[in-house]
Amino acid sequence: MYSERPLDDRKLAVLRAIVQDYVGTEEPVGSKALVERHNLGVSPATVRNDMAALEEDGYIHQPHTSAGRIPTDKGYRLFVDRLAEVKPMTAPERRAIRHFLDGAVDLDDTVARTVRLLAQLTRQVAVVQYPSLSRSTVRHVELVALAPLKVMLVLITNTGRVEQRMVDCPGAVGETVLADLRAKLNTQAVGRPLPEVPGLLEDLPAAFEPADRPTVSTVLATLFETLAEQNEERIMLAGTANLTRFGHDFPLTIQPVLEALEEQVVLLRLLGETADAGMTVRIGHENAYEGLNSTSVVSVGYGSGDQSVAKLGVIGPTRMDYPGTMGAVRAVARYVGQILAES
Amino acid sequence: MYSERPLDDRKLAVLRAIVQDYVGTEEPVGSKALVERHNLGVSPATVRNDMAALEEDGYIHQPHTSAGRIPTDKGYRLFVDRLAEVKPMTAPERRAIRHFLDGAVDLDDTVARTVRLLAQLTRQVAVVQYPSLSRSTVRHVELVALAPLKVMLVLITNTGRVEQRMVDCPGAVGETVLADLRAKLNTQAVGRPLPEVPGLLEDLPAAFEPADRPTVSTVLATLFETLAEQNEERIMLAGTANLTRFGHDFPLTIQPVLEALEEQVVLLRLLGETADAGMTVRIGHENAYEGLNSTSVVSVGYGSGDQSVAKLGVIGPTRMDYPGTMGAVRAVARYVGQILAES
DNA sequence: CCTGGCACTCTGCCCAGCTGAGTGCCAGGG
DNA sequence: CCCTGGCACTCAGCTGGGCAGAGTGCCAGG
Repeated sequence: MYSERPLDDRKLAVLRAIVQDYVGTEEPVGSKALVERHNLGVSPATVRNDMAALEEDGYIHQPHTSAGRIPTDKGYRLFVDRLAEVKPMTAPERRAIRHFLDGAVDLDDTVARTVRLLAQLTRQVAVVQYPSLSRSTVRHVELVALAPLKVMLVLITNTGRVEQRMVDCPGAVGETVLADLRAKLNTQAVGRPLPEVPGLLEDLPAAFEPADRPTVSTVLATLFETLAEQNEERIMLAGTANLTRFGHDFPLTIQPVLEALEEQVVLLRLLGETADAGMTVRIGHENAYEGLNSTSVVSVGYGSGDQSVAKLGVIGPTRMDYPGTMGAVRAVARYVGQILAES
Repeated sequence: MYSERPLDDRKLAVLRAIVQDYVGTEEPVGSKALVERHNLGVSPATVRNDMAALEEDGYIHQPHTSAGRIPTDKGYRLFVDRLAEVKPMTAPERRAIRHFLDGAVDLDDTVARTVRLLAQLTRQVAVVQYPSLSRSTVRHVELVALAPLKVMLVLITNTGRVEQRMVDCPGAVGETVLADLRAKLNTQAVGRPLPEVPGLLEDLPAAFEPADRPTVSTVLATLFETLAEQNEERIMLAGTANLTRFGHDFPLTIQPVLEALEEQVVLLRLLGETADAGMTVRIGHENAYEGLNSTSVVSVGYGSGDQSVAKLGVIGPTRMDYPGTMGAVRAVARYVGQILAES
């Protein structure tokens, strides 16, 4: 067993060719087919030697003795890191994306369109996380008296997200008190990032008559609760029908994936592992969740302006078109960001 | 070819036994196995004769000459209509349902819990429609000035649904005008069914100063739009992982189903075909949508109080446990209704 | 260091034969 | 008149052998 040696250029070219062919045909690729389809300038025998070396280093693997080679997770990793360029979308594609997303009427619609678009472009399962509350800022807080002891609290963020909660007040609330509270809340909180808000408002009850303080505190408590509810993180999914093109050993592969997709928690954790900047590609066993061990996840943050407020990505078989997928993911993320910034 | 004759009791019993066994084993059922498992009190030969008659009438069918029988859609139909009783949930099950749904914090959560519960109970794909706007009544309308020319309109329904829209006003809006409009809107619309609201409010602009009328009209227009947006009908889905237990000829069956599930429109139409009262069971080809031709849909309306505001149901293979599924669907619908009525 | 040649190893496929489940029909009996 | 036991028949699915083809590893020569 040799130790890891540096791979010369031709070996890398061979690996690249193997990945490309295998992704295209879904069948183990042999030395002869390789030299025919890619003009490597050498004979099959030479390629075979290179393949043997690649196999020894764990980049490719042979299902059975007399079969062609298949890239391993490690092979894909090398491919993604060093052999592939993100394939940019063409101008017409970009226009189409832009146009499609521009038609959205509200946040729900934007997210829905994004996820469907991504699924269509990549022909894989797409996942989009709603802009999270924690990175957003307050656009407006509204209080509405619905009944003598019931107040509705509405929180609107700069990303267009709206959260509402019912508050059961301990005592009657006058309209003037409510108006006062509303005004104070807004002057102090608007424009601030959500996590900072509790700190800014904690002394607020002191500004009210002692009789009104319990009510004010209750409202504030509910507001803080809403702000803190990270678990309110929501996710939208599309393209599950694309799972049917996963492979031949179908039911076995697909079952755990479907189960993973049902679990918002799993998906959130998955996206959570995305690096804050740049695109993240997790290949096969690099995924922490076991059910996704034969899939790859390409994800990226998106946001209004320069900082990312949420993540999106696609889930597909490890045998996927990485350059194309990465291109699509990047492009979509960019345009959603723009849309959010505008609205 | 005989014309349709009335089936005697034993033939019906045979059909029932065939359905039950086939649903359990997923394999064509033969005469011998039948008499062994159900004490029909006759010999296999007799059962064979009955089977031949049932086959001639199209209730069952033989995959190949030397195989057992499988119910046809028509057979399932007869089974559901005349041979099966809805199997009620047991008391502990009902308590569990109740308890699980009681934990919900808002409408989103209620729907999410409902759909997951239904998927778990039936081990099939569950679909729940959000309480539709058209059958709801107005609980509150709120107007919030966000910027000089920007007003946010919030509509809250009795089912807890909240819709919000941005309104770009043609001219500046004073806070007093806004308050006036808010008050008028609420006194006239609260408690009314959504579809009636436009009629009630159409003369409203006349009650304002001419200068403010364009603004009032714009706000009203947006409100009416929101009310009319039937297509804002939303649907939640769970249990897609259960598709893997669909059958052996797997990929073929599952692909069109997954596609159907992706299309909200298809699902909405599906639920739309549910009768207003009572449970609807659509078996195989009874489904208008072609992709669902080998599935059955069990659906029912649910609502707060006595009238139904939305539908829910499950989608599974025609070979499903109808009594159990129907029991679960009915029970869940009932409890969601209760929860909605209370909140 | 590359190449052509060669022997080898498998998988996948086809074909034939067998087994077993299940049927339809018929003649006899209650 | 209906049920029953018996019997011959059919056919899907499994098994095993044999064959073809793809692909490999290795080696000797350029």
